Amino acid sequence: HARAWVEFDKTAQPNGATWNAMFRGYAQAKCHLDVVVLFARMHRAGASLNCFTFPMVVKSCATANAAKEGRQVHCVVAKRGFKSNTFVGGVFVADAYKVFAEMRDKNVFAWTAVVAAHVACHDMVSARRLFDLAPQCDVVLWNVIVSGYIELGDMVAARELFDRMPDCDVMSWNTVLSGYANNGEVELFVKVFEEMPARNVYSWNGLIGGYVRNGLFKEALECFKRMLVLVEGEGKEGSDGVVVPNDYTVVAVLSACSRLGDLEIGKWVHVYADSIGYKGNLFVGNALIDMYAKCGVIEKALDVFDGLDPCHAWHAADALSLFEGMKRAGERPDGVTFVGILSACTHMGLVRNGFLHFQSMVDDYLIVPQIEHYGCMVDLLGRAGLINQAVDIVRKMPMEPDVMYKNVEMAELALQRLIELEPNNPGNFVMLSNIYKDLGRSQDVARLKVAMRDTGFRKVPGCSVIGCNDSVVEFYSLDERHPETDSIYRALQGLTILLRSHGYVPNLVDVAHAN
DNA sequence: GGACCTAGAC
Repeated sequence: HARAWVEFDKTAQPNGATWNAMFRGYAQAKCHLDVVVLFARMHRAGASLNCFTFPMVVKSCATANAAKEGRQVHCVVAKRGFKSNTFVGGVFVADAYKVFAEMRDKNVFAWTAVVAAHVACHDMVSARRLFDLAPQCDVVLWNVIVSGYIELGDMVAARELFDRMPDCDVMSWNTVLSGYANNGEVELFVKVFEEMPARNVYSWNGLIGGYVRNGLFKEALECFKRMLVLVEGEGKEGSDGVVVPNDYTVVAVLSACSRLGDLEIGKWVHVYADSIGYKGNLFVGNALIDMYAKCGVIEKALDVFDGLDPCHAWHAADALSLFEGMKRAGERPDGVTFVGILSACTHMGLVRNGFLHFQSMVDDYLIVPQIEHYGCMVDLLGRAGLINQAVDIVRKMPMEPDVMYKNVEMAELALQRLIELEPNNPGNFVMLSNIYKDLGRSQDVARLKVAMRDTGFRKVPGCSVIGCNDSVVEFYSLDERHPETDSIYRALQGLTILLRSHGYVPNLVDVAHAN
């Protein structure tokens, strides 16, 4: 072990595999407490954790009876998004099951928790076995097992159990409703909605979202109107069971608008969303940006974008005023301080300020800029659209060119993390694949292609939508599917020539700003 | 007095 530590310490930047090898060594030697200690060190060092790390560490926590540490590891797992990973989750289920098995009085809560744990790692066989064994069973436990089958797409088993429920609540109905919606059973989810004895906002959102998911955008809008009529009628009738749309509803409706290219209703929904308090809501904002952008109204899309998430800028402003206070107090900033200051400038787009601070760092504080300072400056210029200046900085950097490969490694690491967090988002695969392609790593490109195919999801390419003669036309980049492609491109070319002749130059810097 | 269960945009 001493040898291992010596070798380990020589490794300047141990990667995930190196750490995992250390864990394996200690675990095989039954030094479980060392694993726990090493994990703490690894975590403090900010090392790259991966899904292979946690099963070993958790097992060691369990074997070493380190409950407190086990809980901390659990927190890290949850924070890093490894909770739903089959292997990591499996360890926790085994753990939870151990706790569960040792409990003297198992009540319905414990039974539900342990069934839910098996459902969470898609082990429906064990979940069902436990469910059948449970001495008491309330509506919540029923809902858990039903939603388990739904997540696996087994609507037959789900429906069979649902029909056997002694009493079911709104959540049970909603679960089945969205189950049919997600599995493409249009007639059935509509039928469930009509049959339900009571409805809440989840039910309505399930119906509207179900229509959108299955491409029935007009129906989604009709349903939204129906919902609004009920809300309006509430004042006069005072009827109960009336539900008010929420942000989820708005997002689904906007999504329908953008797919239909229906700018008019989209604008109306924008005003409505603002009026019920969703101005600045991130989900609603993104749906609005998407809708305006797909309908070709870039200015409005940018307006919405500018109204979103000002908190970065606020924190950045705080950072800069703190820095002034620090200087007034006679405290001496170091290289790390300036990393914070420069990235604050980046967040606020303060190019000039960033340069002044960079100069001041060198001239007033005699700090030699490190790679991270140059990185900040490149980021600052890049985000401001000043690509040439950014490249210039890179050229003049006194570092070895091989340092630049680190950025590719960073991007690779970040994307691998994103894929772990959002395995179903094909965009992450595409981005990583493009990086590999640029580097000529064709084997990795092929490997990703297979991995992406295995997820069953496909990247949806960006497109524009135009409502035309009561129908909708979608356009993709270089799209040639339309029967009148030739005349469309001729018209486009004519327009381009006309624009250029009037001195129009495409303003790509503004687009860069929007990112 | 409390615990176990319903969804999303890019």
